Amino acid sequence: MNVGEVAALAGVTVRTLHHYDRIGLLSPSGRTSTGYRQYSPADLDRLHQVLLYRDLGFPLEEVATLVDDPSADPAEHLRRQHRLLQDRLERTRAMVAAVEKEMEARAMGIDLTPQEKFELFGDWLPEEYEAEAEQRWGDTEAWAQSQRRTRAYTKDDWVRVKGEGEDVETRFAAALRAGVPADSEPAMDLAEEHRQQISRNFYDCTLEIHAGLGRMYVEDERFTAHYERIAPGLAQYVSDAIRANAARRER
Amino acid sequence: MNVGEVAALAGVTVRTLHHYDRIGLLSPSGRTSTGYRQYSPADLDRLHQVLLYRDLGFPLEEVATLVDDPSADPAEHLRRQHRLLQDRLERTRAMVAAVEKEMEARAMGIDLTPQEKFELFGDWLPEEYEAEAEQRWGDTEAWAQSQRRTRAYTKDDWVRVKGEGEDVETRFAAALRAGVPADSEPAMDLAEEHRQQISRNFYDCTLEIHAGLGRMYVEDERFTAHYERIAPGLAQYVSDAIRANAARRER
DNA sequence: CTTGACCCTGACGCGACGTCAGGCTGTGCA
DNA sequence: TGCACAGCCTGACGTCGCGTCAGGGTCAAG
Repeated sequence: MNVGEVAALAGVTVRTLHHYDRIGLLSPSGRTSTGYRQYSPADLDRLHQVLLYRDLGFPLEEVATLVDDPSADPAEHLRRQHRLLQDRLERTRAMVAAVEKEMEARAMGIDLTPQEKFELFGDWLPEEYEAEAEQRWGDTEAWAQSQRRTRAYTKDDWVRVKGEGEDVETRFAAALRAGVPADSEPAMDLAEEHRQQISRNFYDCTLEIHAGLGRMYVEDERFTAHYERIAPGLAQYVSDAIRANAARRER
Repeated sequence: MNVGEVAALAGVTVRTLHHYDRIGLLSPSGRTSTGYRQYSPADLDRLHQVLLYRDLGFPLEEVATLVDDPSADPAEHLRRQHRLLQDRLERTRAMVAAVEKEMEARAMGIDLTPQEKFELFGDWLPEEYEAEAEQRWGDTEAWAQSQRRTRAYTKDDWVRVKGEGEDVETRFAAALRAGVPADSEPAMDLAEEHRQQISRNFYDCTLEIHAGLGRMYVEDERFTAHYERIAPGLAQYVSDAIRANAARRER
């Protein structure tokens, strides 16, 4: 098949296919002697995958890594797509629910403040995280559990959870400023408290998972930035305390 | 509130707010003496609307017309948002169903051709139409009915529907080429058949609605292009035949 | 052998921001 | 009272995913 036919079949423009060819996302498996692009059924399959992941909001570069993932057979792709679509379904349902709540509030004469509206809508769970969270957490049970639990959270729950988190963070910062070593008892205890908190509020945070989180705090600049804003050196400090705590508990 | 706070609350970047200010989509209602942007609660409400419509896939220019729509009070906005979200829910559900069908097919050892996969996924109902269809058809009963009915269509149904449509179109083209006047009996009969077909397959197409469609065929370049590709002058011809048919039947 | 639909490769344009750069403002604390 | 540092300002250029010409070759039907 040549470009025009493929474009019509897939519902994209010829230019899009040219683009995918140029950036190496989807190069037709053949060319005619006169330079016409020739797409094979396998190419069409790949295009199908590409368009699906694209529609799910992934930038093309990530789409490439997803469809090229050597550890993913067709069945794995289907499972992943299914999961992503389910997530999207959930988020859309949540948005519908938010709009309905607003309608209800209006019907009852209650006037929500803009803040409440934003909170209802959950900008703390923005759409962009769809792709991101998937990549970060993948298909882990922890993520699924967290999704299930937080789904039921009310606004007050979130306020409480956030408060608890900030509490531990400020106490970490105080310890750091006081010169308490990261591998000392009190620092390790704080780390343990941090772990328990996550387990209570999100998912069973094992020592192993917690250690992973600790590493992430220094490796992922967004998390690092979060801690550094509270106190310089805090990301590394928390990370070290978590590692020390994991080492102590593992024995 | 100044930009940073608003950005944090709404989950967007400061740059985004600057952008919205520059393009006039959301200009803060005030500035401090030193030029700092000051956002009022009303501004936040507007931002909330903007972000919602943006998330629904509207380009910012259209978002502006939507939020500025003088005929839309808050309740109307909520209803519209609710509708759009429901549509999105439906489409996502359809995609989930498609993936599940693929999984089933695989489980049963059936290998779908790429064509079948694309058809399952319905590129004939692409995501982009979400915003477009809304604007075109708005909240009309016809559109709602069409949505409800076509939702249950199988692949075979679509093939049949498409075939019927093409049948009438080619007969229109033949009449045009044969020099049959657009306001003659046979042409009007074709128009009437066209109307019945829509009524059967999509929604109760009244004479009035049909007349509106006829106008659209010559006014909207995309529809015009569709007919012109079949035969030059066909858009105008079909439009005229529809108008003649409506005039005849109205008496 | 022409005509019109289809294909090719640049190359520029655009929407919705991201990302500096260079400079002013506001505030906690020494 | 001064200063450090976070936060705000306005350009201005960069990026992503294509849309849209421009200029030119190709293919099939009549």
